[in-house]
Amino acid sequence: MNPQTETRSEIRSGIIKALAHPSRVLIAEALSDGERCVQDLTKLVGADISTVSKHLSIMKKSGWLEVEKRGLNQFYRLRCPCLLEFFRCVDLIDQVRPKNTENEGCC
Amino acid sequence: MNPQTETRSEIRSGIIKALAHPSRVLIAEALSDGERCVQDLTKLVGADISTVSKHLSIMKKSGWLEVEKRGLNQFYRLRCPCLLEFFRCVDLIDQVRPKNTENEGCC
DNA sequence: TATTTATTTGGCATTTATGCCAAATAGTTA
DNA sequence: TAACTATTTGGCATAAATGCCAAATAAATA
Repeated sequence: MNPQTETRSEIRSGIIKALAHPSRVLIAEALSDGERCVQDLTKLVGADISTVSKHLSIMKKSGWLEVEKRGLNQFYRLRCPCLLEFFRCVDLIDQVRPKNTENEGCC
Repeated sequence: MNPQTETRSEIRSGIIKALAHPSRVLIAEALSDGERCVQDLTKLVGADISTVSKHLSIMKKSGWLEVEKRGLNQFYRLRCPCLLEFFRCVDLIDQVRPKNTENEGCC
């Protein structure tokens, strides 16, 4: 779709979708501790390096990450510290979500 | 996968994925203003009511929503007000993300 | 009880996402 | 310049998500 006609919900869901994968969450968590190069993230994730590279590309394009090249390495880092409050909300939802039995109560 | 062996990143990404769709973001935005029944949300989203019902089911299962039946209607509402800080982070990412030209700077 | 209204579920076709391999690219070092 | 290291890209097979229609459920009302 033409990016100029993107609605707000499309923009928001696109950014959210860029973190909607276990490996990408793992990467984001690691980077909240500081920048990492692709091979380090590859060890962490445990997938093919080309797969990890594509995950990083998705996260960069969406705005979550930026990258800096130094020598042979590409160092990825978070663009914004707001990830912490983002995960804080996610973890609150985890606490109230229905597990085995129906769960009531709110955060 | 066995839910008991889910890792933290799998749990988090599952919750995030439940908002990783334009219609589901639209629904969440509407519900931050108060509860709504399925037909009202269907008008808002502009899809088949069965499609909207399935979106709501995904959001409920993940923990974002709860539902209460009154008469013929099912009223859905947000389980947690943290959605606001969640979107706040998403919108910050939107501001720093690369658009046409490479975008630098952070929030 | 039959009908109407609101919602959910099953099924299926289509689209999108994922992950690996192989090959290409880019910078470093011998 | 050749060989090496790190990363990205293209291609493709497989898995997951999406959306509609039709049918099933459930509660209210005639």
